[in-house]
Amino acid sequence: MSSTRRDVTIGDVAQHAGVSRAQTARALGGYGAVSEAVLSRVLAAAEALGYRANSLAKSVSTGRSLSVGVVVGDIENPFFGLSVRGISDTLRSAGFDVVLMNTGESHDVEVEAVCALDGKRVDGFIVAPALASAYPHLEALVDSRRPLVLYDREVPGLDAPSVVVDVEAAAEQLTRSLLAAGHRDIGFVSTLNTDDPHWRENQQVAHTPVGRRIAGVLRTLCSEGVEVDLTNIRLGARGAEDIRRHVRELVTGESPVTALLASDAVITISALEELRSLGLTVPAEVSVAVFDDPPWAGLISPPLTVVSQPVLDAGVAAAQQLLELMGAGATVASPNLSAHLISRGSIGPVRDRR
Amino acid sequence: MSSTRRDVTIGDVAQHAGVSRAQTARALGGYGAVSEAVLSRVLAAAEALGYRANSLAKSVSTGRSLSVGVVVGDIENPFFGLSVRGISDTLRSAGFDVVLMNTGESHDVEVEAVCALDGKRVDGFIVAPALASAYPHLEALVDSRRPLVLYDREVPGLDAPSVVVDVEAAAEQLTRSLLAAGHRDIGFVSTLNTDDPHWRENQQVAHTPVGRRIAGVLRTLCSEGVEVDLTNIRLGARGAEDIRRHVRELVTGESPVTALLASDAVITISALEELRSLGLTVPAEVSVAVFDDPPWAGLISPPLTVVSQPVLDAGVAAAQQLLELMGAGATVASPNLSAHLISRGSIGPVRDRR
DNA sequence: TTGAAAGCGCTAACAG
DNA sequence: CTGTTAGCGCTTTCAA
Repeated sequence: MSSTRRDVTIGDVAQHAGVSRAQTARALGGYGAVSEAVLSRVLAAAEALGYRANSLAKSVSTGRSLSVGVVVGDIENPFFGLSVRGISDTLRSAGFDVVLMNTGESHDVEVEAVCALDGKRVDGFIVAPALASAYPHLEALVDSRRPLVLYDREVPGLDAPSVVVDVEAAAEQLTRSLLAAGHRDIGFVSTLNTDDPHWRENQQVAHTPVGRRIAGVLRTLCSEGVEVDLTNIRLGARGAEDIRRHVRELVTGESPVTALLASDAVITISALEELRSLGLTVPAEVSVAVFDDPPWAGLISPPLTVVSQPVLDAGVAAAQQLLELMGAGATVASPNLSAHLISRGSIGPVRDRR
Repeated sequence: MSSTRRDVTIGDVAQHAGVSRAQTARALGGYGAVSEAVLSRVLAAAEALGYRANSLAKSVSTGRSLSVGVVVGDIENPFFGLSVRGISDTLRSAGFDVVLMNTGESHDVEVEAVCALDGKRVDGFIVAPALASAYPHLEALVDSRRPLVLYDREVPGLDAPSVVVDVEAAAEQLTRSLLAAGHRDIGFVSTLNTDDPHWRENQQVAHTPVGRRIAGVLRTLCSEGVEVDLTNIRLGARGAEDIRRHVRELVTGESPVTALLASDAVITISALEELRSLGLTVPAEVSVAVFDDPPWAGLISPPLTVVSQPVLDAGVAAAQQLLELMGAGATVASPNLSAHLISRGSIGPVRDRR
């Protein structure tokens, strides 16, 4: 219908309503003092012309965008899916939009993403960093006083709050139940990104969620005097095929493990597939446990013993932390986010299978 | 360090470099013609002052934001998680950012989301609408010539391309295998939102993905002369408890169904839980099939027979369609997105269980 | 309550 | 290659 390409602007509405631009802006924006008469005239004019507010221009002018940037590693992982829902719902009801960026766990993409969000002048950031040791892009945010909350990972040396689930107690409990079942050779598989150039220079596993899971296990083993074979800890698995290879090596090597710990639900799937194709039954021949509680964990046979994390709560907590940092939410006591063990049926007594 | 709150602007950099603002903008923006000397001076100045480009201002000026809005119903559903990855990766490599909004399948939130994105002047939209019959917000986009691609749902009467997986052939195949196993009483459970006020006024099930799934099944049953009890088709299940209730009613009613079709993976979980707590075994007492192939489908026992959809490809296709609409990508033939049946083990012969 | 005018940070003619 | 001068659409003093 309309032949011109240009947007309908506040000026157009003002003209149509026979009021000044300033007054029109006040009416449309719901601020300042506007008389009933003018208000209705402006609203009618806006409606008639099909006016659509331009929040970019508004942000340029006010310096606030009312949106926050969220950077996650892997949006197809249900862990992040659920986290994002918690974050997103919480921020939306506080009046903020969420700009989500997915990095595929690539550090370079993450740097780009943070930069793009910064360019968009988001009012705050929630980032789940791929690497704990390479953070100049995050430091830049902190230095320029942009609100930043770290999610699911800590970055030592960076002055920003981080929301992580406390998993050590549950990990200890899990380990004790493995020990009680007679397990001494325990394998661990994760997809922690160790290929990245930064990793080689500065190995900081301790502050990753994976690291905390391992720590909980190792500490318990150690305190019980069980010697740990470090080759049974596989950190850098890349993709389904690689996970399966690691699992195969762990359960069929010289001194095979009798129990397998998977770092998350995605890994578990490949691991169970590999065990099945090797003809090994769970838990008769190999015990299995996971550091996540996917909804299907109880449906497989045997039902999976898991360390369950309050994922949605963690997302909500991160959003609340950020709101507080942005001065847009009540001060919230950081909630007690701790995981707990759910024993189902995938851990059984050790049985020699040779 | 810096005492002022104001951002470093192109003007500041220009002054520091001793060049005009226009020239500085060209150097920083990588457009126009700039001499080596000026370029390096400007870059150095920008670095020294900690200049960070403001893409909002740029967008206001140019009228393009280089970002697209994506609206999905339920980001924690792995179906959308995977879709979003396909969309996101494809758009990113074409130079566009993705602004993701999650609606929780609420129509009102969807309207708000589209509006917010429109305010941000995104260059295009990918929307998975909650309702097919209430679309003034989408029509407004089309009318003002904003590129829009519908995802996973069609909206009859709306002039916008939509990317949907063709599921009918696979549904027919599935139905035939049920018939071959002797099933005549088949139940169907979905979470299609029928509570929405708009739904009651104008029931448009045919163009939802759920509708197409049912259609494929019903058509086949019909052509084989099997009579269909419409009370066995449960559309509006809300939440896990409600799904379980529907399942219970279907399998324990007067004339119980012998086969259960779940509309997606999330529903399947609740359905299987309910069957288990009823003590019914699959497929001996009830056969089960799903219109999705979650990664754990092969791990449960019995392994699930599914209609598998090319989810990632669908996401990629939607992004490509949008790029084409925005004039930012090669013309792409709309790919053949069709689902296929994977027979595992959850369909068995009918056996009277009374 | 209203309006004029100056700004927000950046781009885009148009001369030189 | 470079600078000047207008914009982009909206907000925000400051007087009236």
